[in-house]
Amino acid sequence: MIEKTYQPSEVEGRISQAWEQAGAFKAGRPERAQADAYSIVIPPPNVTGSLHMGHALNNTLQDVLCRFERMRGKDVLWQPGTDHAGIATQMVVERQLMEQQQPGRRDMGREKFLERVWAWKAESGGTIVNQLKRLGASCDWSRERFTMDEGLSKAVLKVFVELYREGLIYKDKRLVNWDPKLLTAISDLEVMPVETKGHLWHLRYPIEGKTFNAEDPSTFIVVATTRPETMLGDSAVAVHPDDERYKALIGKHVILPLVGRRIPIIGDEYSDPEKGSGAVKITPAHDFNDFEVGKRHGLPQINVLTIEAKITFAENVFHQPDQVSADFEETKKLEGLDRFAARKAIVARLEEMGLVEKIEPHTNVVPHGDRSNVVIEPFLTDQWYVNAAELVKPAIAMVREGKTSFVPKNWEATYFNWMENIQPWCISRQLWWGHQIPAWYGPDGKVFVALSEAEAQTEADKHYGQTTALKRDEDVLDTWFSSALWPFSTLGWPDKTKELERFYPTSVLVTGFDIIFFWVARMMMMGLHFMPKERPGAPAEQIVPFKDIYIHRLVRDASGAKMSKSKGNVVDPLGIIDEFGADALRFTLMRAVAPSHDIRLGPQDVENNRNFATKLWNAARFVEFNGAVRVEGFDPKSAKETLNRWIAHETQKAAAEITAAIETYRFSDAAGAAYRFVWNVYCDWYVELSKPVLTGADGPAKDETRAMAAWALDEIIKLLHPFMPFITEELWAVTAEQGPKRGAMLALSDWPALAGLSDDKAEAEIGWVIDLITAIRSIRAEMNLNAVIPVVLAGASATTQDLVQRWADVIKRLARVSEISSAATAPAGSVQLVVRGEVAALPLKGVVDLSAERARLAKEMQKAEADIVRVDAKLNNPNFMARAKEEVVEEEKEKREEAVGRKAKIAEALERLQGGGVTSLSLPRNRTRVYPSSAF
RNA sequence: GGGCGCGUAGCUCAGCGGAAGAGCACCUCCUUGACAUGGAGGGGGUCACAGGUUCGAUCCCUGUCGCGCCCA
Repeated sequence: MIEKTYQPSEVEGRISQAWEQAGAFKAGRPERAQADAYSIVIPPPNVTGSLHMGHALNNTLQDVLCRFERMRGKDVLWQPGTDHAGIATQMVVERQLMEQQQPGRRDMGREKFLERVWAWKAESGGTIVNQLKRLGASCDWSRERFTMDEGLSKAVLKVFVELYREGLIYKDKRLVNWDPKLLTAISDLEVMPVETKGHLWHLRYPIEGKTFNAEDPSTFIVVATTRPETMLGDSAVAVHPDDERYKALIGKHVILPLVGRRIPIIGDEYSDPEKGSGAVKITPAHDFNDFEVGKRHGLPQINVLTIEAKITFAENVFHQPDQVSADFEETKKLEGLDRFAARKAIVARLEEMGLVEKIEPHTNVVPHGDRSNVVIEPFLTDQWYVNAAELVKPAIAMVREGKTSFVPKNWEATYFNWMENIQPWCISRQLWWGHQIPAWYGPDGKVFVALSEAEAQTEADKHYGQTTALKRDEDVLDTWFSSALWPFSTLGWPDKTKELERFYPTSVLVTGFDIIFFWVARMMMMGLHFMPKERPGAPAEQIVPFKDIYIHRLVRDASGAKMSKSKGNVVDPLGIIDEFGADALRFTLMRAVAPSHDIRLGPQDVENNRNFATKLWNAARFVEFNGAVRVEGFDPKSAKETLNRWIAHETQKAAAEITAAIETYRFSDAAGAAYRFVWNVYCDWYVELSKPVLTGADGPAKDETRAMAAWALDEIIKLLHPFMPFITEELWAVTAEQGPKRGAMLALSDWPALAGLSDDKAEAEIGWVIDLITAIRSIRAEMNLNAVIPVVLAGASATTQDLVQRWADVIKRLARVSEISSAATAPAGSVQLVVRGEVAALPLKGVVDLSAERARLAKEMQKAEADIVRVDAKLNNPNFMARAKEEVVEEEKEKREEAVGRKAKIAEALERLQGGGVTSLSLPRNRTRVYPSSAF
């Protein structure tokens, strides 16, 4: 018995449990051992995360694919798991410590702190997983992994060590993006450029050997800078070698103000004569460009900042006593001052000394940390790097060769653009939470990289010739390092598991465009490097980690704004699920997803789709009320009733459309087709047209209609399941109470594979009935006719007369018609309808307002004439006749014929209207074919 | 500066070479025996602008103007 109303909140939890108990989502089901494998790895959400709309979209897409392929009989693995999210998680726990007024991370010590993080993970790390389950995600939850669990850590170790041994991982001292708040290096990708209003300071650097005189430009050179505080670390001034203004100064020196250091004026093309003063200060330790200039000219790198971005002179070793200016004692007082305070102080002093020529307002792009949101400092440190430029080569080639395809394709341009300009990937982080780098140092700094401490020790002992104490590298790896291994590490690599054998490479990756670089690109690199297919007697074949990459875009709020906590416009998917149900949310997202647009999501949209779920529910109730129970072995091909043959025909068409759309990742087309089929075909017409039979006398027709109604509903439930898994699974269960037993849960049942149900005759007949009803309804509404009216078929063929009698019941009820009769010609004073070539007349003499009808006919007449003129223009054009395709010319001729016929009918109707109250109306073109399938 | 994308009905978006589409919103009517979370009908668009290619352009090309995003 189907409940009166569908309550998602009551049903969804129960269905989830049922799936879990049945192990419905388990990969490697024995009965599917021979089936094709289908696999997707989930983009692992951060353990700290909670479900947001982006997750909801991303995971619904994957779930649709997995449920679809599972129903198609494949052995599906949707591999779930979470990411340890180094910085994010460490921040969460540190904040918690602070809130609870407990000792901070450093006071606690590394080991205890990590214990604390694990405890936090045990307690709170499952949140996001439970939320994904509420969404309906059909992951194989028994295989859930975590980027820091034992197996994945083993994979990380192996990859690090092997890449190191191949020379693809190395340690280097160079500038990194340093986060002075989190006190760690970060990768280029974690740096967000923020346009900031600032200033451009023009500073005068006195030229050596001249007495500085603010009035005499020959005694100084002006450099322009946005970061005056870094001048303490300047080691040169650069001018363009061809710049006539400065050419003569190249090779001379300036005395760095406040410090007294003697630094050279060099010629380098980096200096842009158009910008600022044309001369720039060079600070190799604090600017990426200056670093390169410094390397070209062999300049010292003088770091003047601490890790917290405070002024230090500790490394300022270039103060020979004879170079120290009298000012330096004063300058030294800046030690320990924050960079921005130091900037003010330095500018103030320079101004006092007359060394500031001018200050211009200037907008520039300042790098900020995406986590800490503080200004990132280019900072000279030792870090570990991956030689990405090398690893990227096959990753580019595979996409070029089409081994992996982006959907939509245009993302390939973005991918290539980045991959071809890739920089070394800085993978070390000065954090505690993460995979500690497997590198140990001897007393002399010699590094030993190994899979274990013992192995490193052995190597070291051999190297030193005696047992030597080693110290492990304190740093951990970038979180994305382990994520890059996700497609194979989750399947058990480096062990040779049967899962790897069966489910790798994966079928498709579904992800947002924002992590193409962070994640997709790196999985390509690592996957190609570590997962080649061995071929005995031949070079190993390169295997891509996924065949397709489906890229989706953002979910925005109803007004198109990006959802963000600070704006307060975040729509919580769980709140939506509570209110409308997971199915409504999922269906809304699937109907709206478009490759080239972000999704705008408003509550109204979700409500509409909740209404769709209700509609489906009520259709099922109707079927049940009418005793339409599934019949064992029912074959829709055997149906005799035209109506039943018609719905079978339509069901096959809808199934084909939905299947083709999902196969090609056109999710909104698939959802839209399902929506229209259920609502506009099954509910609006099949249910309505079947009522006379279902409520009529018992007999074979009624039996067949019951069986067909139940069969078609069953197909609908299957077709909708990938999109709306809960309500469909519930209906599957409820409808199983009667009729033959179900073999399996819906999630494991067969996807409709319909054939041989196409029936043009049935389509023509039912289509005609539908068009007739629609046409009559249209007239009624337009003429404001509430009364029940009669219909007369004018000059109809015997077949049509026969047909209309067969459908008389339905026509009477749905079009509110009193009786249907036939006559040779339309009775006087009737409105004429042309329905698929047949004329139906409504005798309405004295009932309708004829002036309104006259106006309408005049308008129709204009339209018909315009159509004829337009077609004639084509047909009279010799070029068109000569060059257009034959079938196009044919079509135009048919159009002309149709329009001419229509015009004649309208003229006739108008004439009769003038003559004495006889109204004749030709149905406007766009209404003559209200139903064929294209309308649905 | 380089790249990608978008300007189609009031709103959100399909269509991408042969007569302008959907959903929502809006207006009118309907307590018809699954559903008012419903049913029926209707109005509404020089497809951003300007050139070009074509027998024919919302659709292809070029440019202009707006609006996003990514990279430097």
